[in-house]
Amino acid sequence: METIDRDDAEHTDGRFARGARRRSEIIEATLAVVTRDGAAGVTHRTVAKQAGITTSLSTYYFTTLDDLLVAALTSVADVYTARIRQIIDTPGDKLTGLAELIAETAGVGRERALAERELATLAARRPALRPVARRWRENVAELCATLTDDPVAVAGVVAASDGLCTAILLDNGPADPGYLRAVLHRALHH
Amino acid sequence: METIDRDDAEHTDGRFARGARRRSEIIEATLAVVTRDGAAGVTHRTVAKQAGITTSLSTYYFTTLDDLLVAALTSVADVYTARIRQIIDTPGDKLTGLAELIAETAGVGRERALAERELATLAARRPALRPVARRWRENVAELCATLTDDPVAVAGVVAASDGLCTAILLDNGPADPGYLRAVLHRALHH
DNA sequence: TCGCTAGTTGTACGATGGTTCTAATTGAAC
DNA sequence: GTTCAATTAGAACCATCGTACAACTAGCGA
Repeated sequence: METIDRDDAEHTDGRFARGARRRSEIIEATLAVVTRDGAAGVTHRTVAKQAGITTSLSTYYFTTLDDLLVAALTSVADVYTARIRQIIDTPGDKLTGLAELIAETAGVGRERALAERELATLAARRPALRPVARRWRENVAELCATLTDDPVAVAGVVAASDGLCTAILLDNGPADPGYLRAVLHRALHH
Repeated sequence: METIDRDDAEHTDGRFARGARRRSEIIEATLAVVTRDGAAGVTHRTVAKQAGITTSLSTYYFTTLDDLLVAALTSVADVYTARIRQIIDTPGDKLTGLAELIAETAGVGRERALAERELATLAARRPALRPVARRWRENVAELCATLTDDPVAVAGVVAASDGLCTAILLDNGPADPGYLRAVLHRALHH
């Protein structure tokens, strides 16, 4: 997505730009592998095959497997961050927006959410990754802060959002945004 | 913990009893490995080394790695089930009991909770494991059902319990049972 | 005592994976 | 055009892993 630290948007194509594109292609392929086979299925070889490149090219861009997983987790967290920020910045019922975002977990967003969760579990063992994994919660908290002043209420909604996602992933059924909103609303207002 | 389906508590020692003991020793070793290196670190060899036995003995009791992981997840879920059931059956403030159980996640129970979470993530990709992974939520729901009739409130507390555990694991700091109880209490009562 | 089976060991085969290395190719700068 | 670093390909090394297998030990029932 972004250019590497090499130069500043001087070349839109060419060596450096292609390198940056490759990099994001590899991250995308990594997420596809995580989606299909889980984090355990991520190897330089499987990622390379998924991306249609050679194995050594994967190691060229991400020296160690860990580098690759960290980059993938960061990337997926960025997507969620953007979604939440969009809800915050959009006028209207923010709670409904949050409920719909959570409901997405059951549909199109299921695989992404699964990948995100799988990678977040990895984060528990890597202190360097914790801030990234925490971002989702902090963003939800920020959203809640626009709706109430009660810190306990904020904590409750953040925890409930997380738990609802888990429930949806485990139940594997369709999620009713209206119901989700009701639970969140109840957690928010006394 | 239990005897295998062979015979019924006829021998407290000897071949069969020792076999059952070995089995639970191996499961214990598996959880220790998950705690130390994560679920990805679980191999027949690492588990065997942790248990102080030979590799082939691990495969003797658990033919495939999957069998081993399933057994380990089931075992850890059993512990939590027992804890919750104890809270339900104990007279007194059940919400405080639940809050204290959650707070444990930050202390002595941290590694166990981490292992449980790691294994639960695995469950998302193995339908056969989902019922086991769901038990925790069902038990919390059962506990809540003794406190309220509102299904939305129950869903809120269950989700909040789960989310609070996640938060504690991520924040890696001490958890205040009183604060946890306040969040749960707020989720429960309107 | 003796056969049987659970428990146990050591070893090995085939496969996979992380990582490294070398050589080729290509685009950018001059 | 020449030079140089970024990029790509191909192969290989070495470790580990899942699993299988044959042999050996010892408790259990008769």
